[in-house]
Amino acid sequence: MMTVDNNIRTRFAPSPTGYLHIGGARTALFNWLYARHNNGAFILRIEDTDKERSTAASTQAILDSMRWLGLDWDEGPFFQSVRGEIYSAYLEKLLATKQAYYCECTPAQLEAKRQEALTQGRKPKYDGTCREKGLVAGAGRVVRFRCPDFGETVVHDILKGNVAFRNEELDDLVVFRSDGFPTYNFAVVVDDAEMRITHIIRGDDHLNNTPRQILLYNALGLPLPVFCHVPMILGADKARLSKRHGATSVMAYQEMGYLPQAVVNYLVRLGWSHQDQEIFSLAELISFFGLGSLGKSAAVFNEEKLLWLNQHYIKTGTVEEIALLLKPFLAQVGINDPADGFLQQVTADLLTRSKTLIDMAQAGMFYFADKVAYDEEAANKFLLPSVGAILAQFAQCLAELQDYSKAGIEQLLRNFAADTGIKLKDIAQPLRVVLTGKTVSPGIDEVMVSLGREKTLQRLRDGVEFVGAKPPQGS
RNA sequence: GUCCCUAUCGUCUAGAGGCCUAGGACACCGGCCUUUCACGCCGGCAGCCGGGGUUCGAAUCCCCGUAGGGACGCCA
Repeated sequence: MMTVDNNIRTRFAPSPTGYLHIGGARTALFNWLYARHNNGAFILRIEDTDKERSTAASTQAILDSMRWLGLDWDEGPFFQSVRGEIYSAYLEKLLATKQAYYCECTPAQLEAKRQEALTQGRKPKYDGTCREKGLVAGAGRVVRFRCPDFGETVVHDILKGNVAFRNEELDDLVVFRSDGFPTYNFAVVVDDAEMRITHIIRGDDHLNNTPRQILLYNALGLPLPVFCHVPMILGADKARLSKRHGATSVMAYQEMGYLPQAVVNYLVRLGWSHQDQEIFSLAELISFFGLGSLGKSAAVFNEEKLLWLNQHYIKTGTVEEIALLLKPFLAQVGINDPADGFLQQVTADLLTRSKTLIDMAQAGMFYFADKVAYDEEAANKFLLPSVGAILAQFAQCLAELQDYSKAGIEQLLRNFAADTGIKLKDIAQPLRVVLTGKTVSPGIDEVMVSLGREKTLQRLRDGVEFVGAKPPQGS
């Protein structure tokens, strides 16, 4: 199918040196949404020119994370590591026009100069040692771009406005390393041009790189894309988000029992808004998203709000969908291959009481137990010798109940309370402990329905036995 | 140190000069509902960084401070 579009092309270009983190995911999301909104194309490019740090495992993790979030790409993934000829061709242009030159300074020399500059309070930048040496290619030599000494380069950023940099602030950056691989600033320019990227949406930590890239575009005679530098995501201490702020990888959130919709919804609202709306379906996001409603200031990552959204998507999800997602989390607590019908009953009971799928699995364990393990405090408080007779009597009524349904059980509970003169709440808690082992659970009527009459009666018998076997206390 | 960006409740944000007595959401605190816990509903707390301008009028525009962030690699 041919897409009729205005040729908007965006890209996400992570380096495979680690997992996809929250910040990268948001950048990917913004690019994806912008492409989808405009019926354009979203391209995935893996920037693996650093062969020291790039790993296949990281690439895999990034692709998995993208898929989990639902961010599908139209082209790629392209790998820069296999595009060497392309970069070399562009490099030749630079060399041929003397806009680049070979440099034989060693990393150690450069580092020493950098330190010296820093201690003297100067801006550390390449001093141009090899600029006029007229060196040719050779072992250990890099290629540097000849940056103009005067004038200024203005970045026309759709979000930040026009940002001017004096060219003297820039220096002769390395475009090709001694290992024959291009550096980021060079490869990114070549690829964005080659891939006809129209809009570059990326973190504003790249804003300072942009004038250099613009100089490269110009030197190569390539058309400029539209730039949009979005603010970063910070940790609670307002420092750049990192591992020490807790989980930062997308997959960690999957493992912690978050739903991808929740993560997407949370991330999109970090730096973007649509009036007062908080909850967005994917279709709404695609339809509403625009660069004009992006914010300019950095956002602090707040897991509380993510948790709220996760809870929202759990409780508004369909039982079938959530049950399916819950399965692997149940397996983690030792519950394998639950019967579909039963699993769905359990899921339905827990839907409004779970913030994460892990919460849900833990809260739901008791349903699957052969014998309920009583929480010690709960048992001490509610499974007193005096409740044995009541439980036995209630079991009898339950066994004879005609309408074994939530409504029927609720009615029975009320009648039972009225008949015995015991307050409903005084019956409910012991019952709850006997059925679930805990003082906190879904409604006991719901639990009884989900468990079914047989299991429920078994648990009541176990409870009566437990209470009876208890040594008399305090006499 | 130099350059760049940013600045509304604790947090995410609405706000494009009068509609602002600054709105929503999370969190928090009350209350209602109730067989526990949730859900739901109702209510509350809390903010325009500071100082100068411009203007009849500024959260909104300008300048200066201040604070936070980012960049300064043969990382991306």
